[in-house]
Amino acid sequence: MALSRDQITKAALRILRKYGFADLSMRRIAAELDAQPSALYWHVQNKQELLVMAAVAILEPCRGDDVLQLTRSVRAALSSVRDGADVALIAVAASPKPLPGLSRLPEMLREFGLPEQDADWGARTLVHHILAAVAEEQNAAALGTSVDPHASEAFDFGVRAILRGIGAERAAMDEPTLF
Amino acid sequence: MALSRDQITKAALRILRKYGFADLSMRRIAAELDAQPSALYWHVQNKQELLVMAAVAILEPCRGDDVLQLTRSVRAALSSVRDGADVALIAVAASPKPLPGLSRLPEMLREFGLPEQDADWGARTLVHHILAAVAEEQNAAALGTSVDPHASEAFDFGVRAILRGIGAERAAMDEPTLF
DNA sequence: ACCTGAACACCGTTCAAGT
DNA sequence: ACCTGAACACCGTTCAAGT
Repeated sequence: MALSRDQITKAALRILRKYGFADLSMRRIAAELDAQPSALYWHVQNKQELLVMAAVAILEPCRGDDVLQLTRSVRAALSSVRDGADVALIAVAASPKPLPGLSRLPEMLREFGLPEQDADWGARTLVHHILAAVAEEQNAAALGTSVDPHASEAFDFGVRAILRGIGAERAAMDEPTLF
Repeated sequence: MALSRDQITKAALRILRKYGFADLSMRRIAAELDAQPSALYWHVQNKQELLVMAAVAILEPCRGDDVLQLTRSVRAALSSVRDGADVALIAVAASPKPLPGLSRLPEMLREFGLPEQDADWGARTLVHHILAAVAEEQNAAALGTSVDPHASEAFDFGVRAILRGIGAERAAMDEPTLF
């Protein structure tokens, strides 16, 4: 089968799911597709771009009618792929344009009535929380460390705390749309 | 000069400061110390352990009489070393025991009167914010992306929001010790 | 247009052997 | 006790050459 950006992305996700981030090399992806490593470079500029493509694919299906739902959806999407948070962490750092799912957060906060800067900074704080929380969970799982049985509650606790804290105290209480 | 864990840590920090995380290899550190790469493995189990040692050295001097001061101190310490946040991110994931500086956060929140679980989760949210915020700044700097001129305010905004949000609304207002 | 083959300049880690 | 030398099994990326 002919190579394509889509094929390459899917092969990367297969390797990620089965073997994790440490095994996600250009050479491994090429082998998965029965091609030479150098062949990938016709379709993709470098490994960073490939990681962004993988992150976009992971975050694509994220939905949510309110902030808490959306953050949970992002958490679930990242958790569904081994080392998904590590990939997303690199992608947000490398990508000039915002990633799907995450990009909706500042919009939601603005629609909710927050001043623009509060909405932007608040969204960034939320993204930091999501990525770091999932990264911590996944790394603990990878190391065989005991997984926190209350991880979901701890996650929601953080999201709610940030929402309350960004000047949405009233909001968090009175406005059901936010939760 | 004879090798030691301390010499190795310092050599690692020198490379980090001058050339960044991408150049921080065992072979590079060995070269910096005029030794063979294999020599390092008598003093250190593997690269992960070395990264934890580097993170500990970076975070060692962190101080602060209240939460905001401490978080600022951690931010400054991480910012002072190129890619410091990336190293810390890996170290917190890899290290079984808490890192200096960061470990004081849950204590402070408890002393302040928060229930134990709120203090722990709140501290974790704060740590996530700090590490991800600095990582984002440093990666933007490395990519030549325009550095946010309000990075410090955005950082404080996040810390304050989290503090308010973890049930310390009254605290954040009434209790000067927290800020 | 799309891919192979070969090369360049690297990695982390192990382990026998030296001193 | 502490380190060298050599090896193993890898990396990302480039680029002439093939089809």
